[in-house]
Amino acid sequence: MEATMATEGRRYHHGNLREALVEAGLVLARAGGPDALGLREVTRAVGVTPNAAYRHFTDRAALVLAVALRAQERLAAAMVVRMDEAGREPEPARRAYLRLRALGLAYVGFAMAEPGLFQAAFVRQGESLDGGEPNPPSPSAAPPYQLLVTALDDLVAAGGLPPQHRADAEWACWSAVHGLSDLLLRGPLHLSDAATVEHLAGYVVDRAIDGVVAAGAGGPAKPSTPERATS
Amino acid sequence: MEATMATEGRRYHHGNLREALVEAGLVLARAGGPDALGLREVTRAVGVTPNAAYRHFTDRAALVLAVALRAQERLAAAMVVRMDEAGREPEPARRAYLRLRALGLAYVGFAMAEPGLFQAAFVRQGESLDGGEPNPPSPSAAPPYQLLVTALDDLVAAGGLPPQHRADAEWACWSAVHGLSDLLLRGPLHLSDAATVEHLAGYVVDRAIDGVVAAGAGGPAKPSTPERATS
DNA sequence: TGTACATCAGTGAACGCGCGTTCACTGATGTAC
DNA sequence: TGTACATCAGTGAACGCGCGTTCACTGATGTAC
Repeated sequence: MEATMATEGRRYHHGNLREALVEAGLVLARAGGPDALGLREVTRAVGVTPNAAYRHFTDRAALVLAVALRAQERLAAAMVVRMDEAGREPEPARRAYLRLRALGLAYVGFAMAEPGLFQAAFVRQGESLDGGEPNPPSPSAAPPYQLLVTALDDLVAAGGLPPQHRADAEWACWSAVHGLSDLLLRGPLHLSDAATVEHLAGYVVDRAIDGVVAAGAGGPAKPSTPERATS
Repeated sequence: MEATMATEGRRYHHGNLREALVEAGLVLARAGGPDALGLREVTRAVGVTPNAAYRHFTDRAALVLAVALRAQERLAAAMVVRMDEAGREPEPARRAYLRLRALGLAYVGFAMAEPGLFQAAFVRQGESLDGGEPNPPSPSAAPPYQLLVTALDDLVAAGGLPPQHRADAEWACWSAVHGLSDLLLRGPLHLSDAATVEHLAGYVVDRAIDGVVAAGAGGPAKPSTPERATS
């Protein structure tokens, strides 16, 4: 092949249509969230026939999933940038703490700065209440999750989190920042101004970290018998 | 009027079509989430012409909103039941603590037991990325929110939460349980078995309460300059 | 008590739309000999 | 180096569908006199 996907583009053979569709999907998702990822709309954006997409994706859901994975990578990239900015501290425990904190703030910050991508990244791994095919990627292989796990492990290694408090800490942390993001985007906080968002993000992240670090320390003694979690 | 909406039903005049539409909407949302709330589908369920709905709702969005509010009431009712179950403890601080804990567990429990209603309750107050009309009800008048605020106030009054830690505590708590619910329903935890769900719900709720009660106590000292929350 | 009439709450048919997907096809690519 | 041919990656037209909404209407209600 000679310069198939080269400078001018737009031949009969596109060169790398799959990549172009995912890229166009990101642009559309950025503006309109996952619902904007119509198969016709994405192919239209690339300037190609709707069914050309079927050479590269089995159906619309596969396209949406590919865009979701790419959006997750963008989220992870934003998290890495913020963590590195925050990691100048020499003292290891404090450094690990600041990196974890930056990770949380980056999560919420990404949700606010890129609501469409954030929501597209979160289209459920295997649809929802309707059909329910298996589910494509391994449950927790997502890059953002890996960063969180590593940040918590680092905090333990640096002495900032007791090892016996490490188990499941990622779910407490992820729940807090994810929940706040959703409350800010689709929930009762969706009218908040920038200052409030900033304040709440810092507050919620700090409380989440406090919660796992000081596990069991605060408040009255726990009940001896566990409560039920489902009705 | 004589027995307009009485036993036999199905006359020309329905009697209370608005109520019937909302009720049918709840049934549909329960099975299929907010996307199942098509205007045609809801009217079909009631056995009425699609545009009959326009006598009671300005458009589909208004119907969906009405169903959302009703779903919120159901969530609140489930929370009240659980709180009262948990409130047998005589000692006030511990009692208030157990009630708050039960509230959180009830939130997650409702999300798991009624995923369709839970998601319908959460259709954003004013749509999302597209148009964006004002937003109908006051931001935080939702019954579940009021219960949470009251539970935290009670915990302060009972001496279980220092007053200086009260501010914004509802957002830390709500973020935690809401985030966990979303991770369980649409996120990486959506394959979890019942035992895991139960364990995580208890763990996350406890860490959230610990976080607000022991605010600032755990981990390295906070940075003196606040971090930015948006990119 | 009985009738006229305004008001209300539904019907029935149609509008325009965009969607995901399938079919039979053709233009371009690149490899074998 | 040149040609035949299998394979690949697109086209173009059409499918059936269900949606939200609008129009002009009619059947039922209940009130005024």
